[in-house]
Amino acid sequence: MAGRTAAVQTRADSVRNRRLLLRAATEAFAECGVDVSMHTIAQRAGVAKGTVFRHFPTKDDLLAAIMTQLLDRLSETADRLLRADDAGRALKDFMGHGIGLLAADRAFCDVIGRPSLQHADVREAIDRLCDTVEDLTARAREQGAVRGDITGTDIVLLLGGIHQTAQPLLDREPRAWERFLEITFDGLRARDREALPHPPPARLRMADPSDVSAATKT
Amino acid sequence: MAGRTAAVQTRADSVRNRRLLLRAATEAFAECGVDVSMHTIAQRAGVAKGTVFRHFPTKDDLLAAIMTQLLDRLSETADRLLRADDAGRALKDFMGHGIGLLAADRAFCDVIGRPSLQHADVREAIDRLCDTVEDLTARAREQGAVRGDITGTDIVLLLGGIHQTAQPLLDREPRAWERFLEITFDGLRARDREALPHPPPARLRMADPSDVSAATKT
DNA sequence: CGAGAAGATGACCGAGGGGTCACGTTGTGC
DNA sequence: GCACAACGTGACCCCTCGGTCATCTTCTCG
Repeated sequence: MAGRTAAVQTRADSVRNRRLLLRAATEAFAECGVDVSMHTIAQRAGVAKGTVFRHFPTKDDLLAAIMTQLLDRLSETADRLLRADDAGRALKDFMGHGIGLLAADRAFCDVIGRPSLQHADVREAIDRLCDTVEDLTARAREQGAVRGDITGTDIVLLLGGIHQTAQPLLDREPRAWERFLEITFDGLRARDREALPHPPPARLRMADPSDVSAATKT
Repeated sequence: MAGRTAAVQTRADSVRNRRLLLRAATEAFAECGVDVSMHTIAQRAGVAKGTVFRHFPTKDDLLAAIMTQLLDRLSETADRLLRADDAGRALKDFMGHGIGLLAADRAFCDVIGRPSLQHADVREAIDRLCDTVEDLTARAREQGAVRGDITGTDIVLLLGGIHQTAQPLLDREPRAWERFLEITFDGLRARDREALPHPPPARLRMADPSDVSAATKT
């Protein structure tokens, strides 16, 4: 990427346009969801449609670039919260943060809602997120903040669920999700109750098995 | 509608086609969600596209006809459960039933997910549902099965949320929602905890105020 | 400043969507 | 069985979308 002797160095206007494009797409996806058109994104970035496709071969690639970034930032938050003393509090804070992101980004909702047919990059980002959240949950479990049979996958899934619960109220009560997080987190607390009906899946393995090269990073 | 002396009585093949159409549309919407095309629905019913539009002027009308029916059947279930002795059990059963319907019908998920821009008939059906669920919840509250600040609107909203939570697992674990219903219902139980962060809206008043003639039925 | 390559552009394409309508078909009452 | 109105039909219209590409513009390096 750096200045190799001579020859191919990415042009200045190209990187500028790429930045404009990413910003515009981030906003457009957040406001309108995944169904926003490439034309609209191009307009908002102030470039022509062809330019969008020069930087991102398909719409899916563009969406994946933005969603991956969003998911990774959420992973970082989870990572930071691993160092908190009160693991229960940390877990709840993480959930609040995640739900807040969902409430602010329609495309994010769309993406986590539909598990199948997803860009490999996004699946990997979700995997990374699950890894960290698993640790976060394990700590809360060990501290007795949540019941023993709650896993990180439960938590990640609940993010989308709690947001969905509050979504119809989002216009008039932007913070209504706090109510449902409170309710749900209360249900997660450790108590001497019988085991939950269904065990959670070991991992949130999304989509097809044709993707053999999944564990390159981790 | 009945045989008026002479003149206009609906033709036999017309009512037959209408029935075929409704059945096909119900299945198609359930399998594919609201984005299934009118062409596909026509094919599945074994009629031409024009016939669909003869019976239902717009796609929205067709969708509303089916969703209304589904919502009203759910209302009936709630109504029946009003007569159960254990109101807490009844409320939980109702939730299980509702979530099961969501799990089996993608269009249903799509419709309850997006509150705005919805057919007036659907909004009214949701209103009717909310009414009954409010009663169901009130009984559970009075019997001490759920905390005092839980409303019927909470319950209706949670239906979509719990289903959404389990949706990514739906392919491999069709009954995974039972796990999350258990967790959530546990959070609803009466306990001496502080009040919930956000009060629920008095009603699930969906969409615009331009719809003045909302309370014609009820 | 000039040459050349990398980038930007927008007209264009094919697919697929909802909705329409002139015409052919069929059920119904007399 | 006749006539007519209601119904069924599918080609057609217009629109939007993701994606392409020949052409023009602009940055960069010498």
